[in-house]
Amino acid sequence: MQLNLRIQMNESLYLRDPESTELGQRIIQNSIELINELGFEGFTFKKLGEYMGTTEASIYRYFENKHRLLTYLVSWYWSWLEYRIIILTQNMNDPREQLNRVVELLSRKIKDDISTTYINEELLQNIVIAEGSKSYLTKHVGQDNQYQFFKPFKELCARIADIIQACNKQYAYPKSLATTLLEMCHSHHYYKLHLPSLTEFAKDKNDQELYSFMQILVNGSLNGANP
Amino acid sequence: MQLNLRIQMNESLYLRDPESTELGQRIIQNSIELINELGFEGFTFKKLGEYMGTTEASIYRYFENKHRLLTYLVSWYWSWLEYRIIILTQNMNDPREQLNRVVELLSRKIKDDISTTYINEELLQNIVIAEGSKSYLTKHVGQDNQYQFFKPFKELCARIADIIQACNKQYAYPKSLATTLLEMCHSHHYYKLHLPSLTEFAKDKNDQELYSFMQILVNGSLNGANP
DNA sequence: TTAAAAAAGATAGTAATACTATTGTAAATA
DNA sequence: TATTTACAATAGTATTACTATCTTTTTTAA
Repeated sequence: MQLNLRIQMNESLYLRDPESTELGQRIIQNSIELINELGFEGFTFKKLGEYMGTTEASIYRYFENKHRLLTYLVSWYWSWLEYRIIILTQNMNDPREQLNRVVELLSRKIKDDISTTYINEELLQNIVIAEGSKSYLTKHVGQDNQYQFFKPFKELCARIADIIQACNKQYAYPKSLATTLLEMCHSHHYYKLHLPSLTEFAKDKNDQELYSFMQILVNGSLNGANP
Repeated sequence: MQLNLRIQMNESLYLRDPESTELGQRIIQNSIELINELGFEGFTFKKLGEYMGTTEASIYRYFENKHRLLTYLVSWYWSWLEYRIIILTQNMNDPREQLNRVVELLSRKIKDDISTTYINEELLQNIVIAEGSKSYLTKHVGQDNQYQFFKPFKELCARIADIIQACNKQYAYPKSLATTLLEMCHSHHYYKLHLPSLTEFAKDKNDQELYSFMQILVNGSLNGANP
């Protein structure tokens, strides 16, 4: 069975919908590979054209520039994560259990690659870890925010914040805690790989320790607020 | 009285020591202003030359490229923060009180500008908040790490981790918690300004709420681990 | 089935970026 | 006084980040 999840993307992110054509889909697939190889700074549309056997000009018909493409990829990832959280928590009633499963999902690195044909979620997660923050750390963040480019991330945060709030009605900072959880899971994956002395997780193969750290962080906040 | 704090910098960060000449000091001062204005992507040595009335070539005699300059600035900031933490905690014996003061220092935005003539710490903090992660989110992070460019950040983390560990000998993740504290304080300052729906701190003028959030996060972790 | 439209390929061109190199000159130092 | 050092001035190059145009191929609609 070939499930094909289709995520509704913000139309301002692209000039031509990459999902609508074969070339568009190949741009997505190959850009994920090439950004992983070269890093976002080293990545150019010219190189991508050569890499996938098309021209720079053809890629520019789909995306205004490489930053928009990055924002597209990152934004797709957050939507996909929210979708995974929805199916993960749908048959659970206890918000504590929901939160626990969400923390686990976020702590462990993505390994599988199911729902989509041309997107490798594992590689895409690496991009979000190493390059994701560059999508909003710009001088045009206000403009991009007006275009609603960060809506998927905000919705994901809001969903997690709702679960947090359901666990403890008194807790005052559910959104901040959700953001912290999301961001720090990714950060620690990066440190683990590249700056291992910043964390305790250097040899943490299946991310059990990171999971435990995050659990304590989240539950400690929820309990500590209202002991 | 004009105190002049001199921070020992890693010599591989520059080609010629910017602290040793007037032009060098002006490069530091003006680059802090211009990166704030243009953002790191929009910033170039050519523009900096025009901005401060010198030539591109002269700036290249001090720094190999703009990324090295950014790393220099960020690295200076972490050293300066560690220095502030040292003087802040030197006459305190209770690690809980030390940690509390560190959390407060990190939660509140820098307002003053004392110890140095040509470095505006408030502006520099803005750069660290908005551009700091770009100093290590690159493909050459391994190389840069070998050059010890991230040593000031690691030392600061280690110092905070030591205080955390002193608060709770049983707690298993002092380094990860220190990293989290440092990173999230900066992140939340950015969200507050640019993506306010991601936090509860939009109208948090003197960062009292952020401070409270961080206190609960840290103390919750320390208590939750060993209730 | 054919006409037209849309998509993609091919090629060229431009301004800006990220440098390197060379030469001349003023100031500091030996 | 000679010489190093520091900086300014200028020029030049490869690459980046695009835009434009024209042709060919593919899709779709009458």
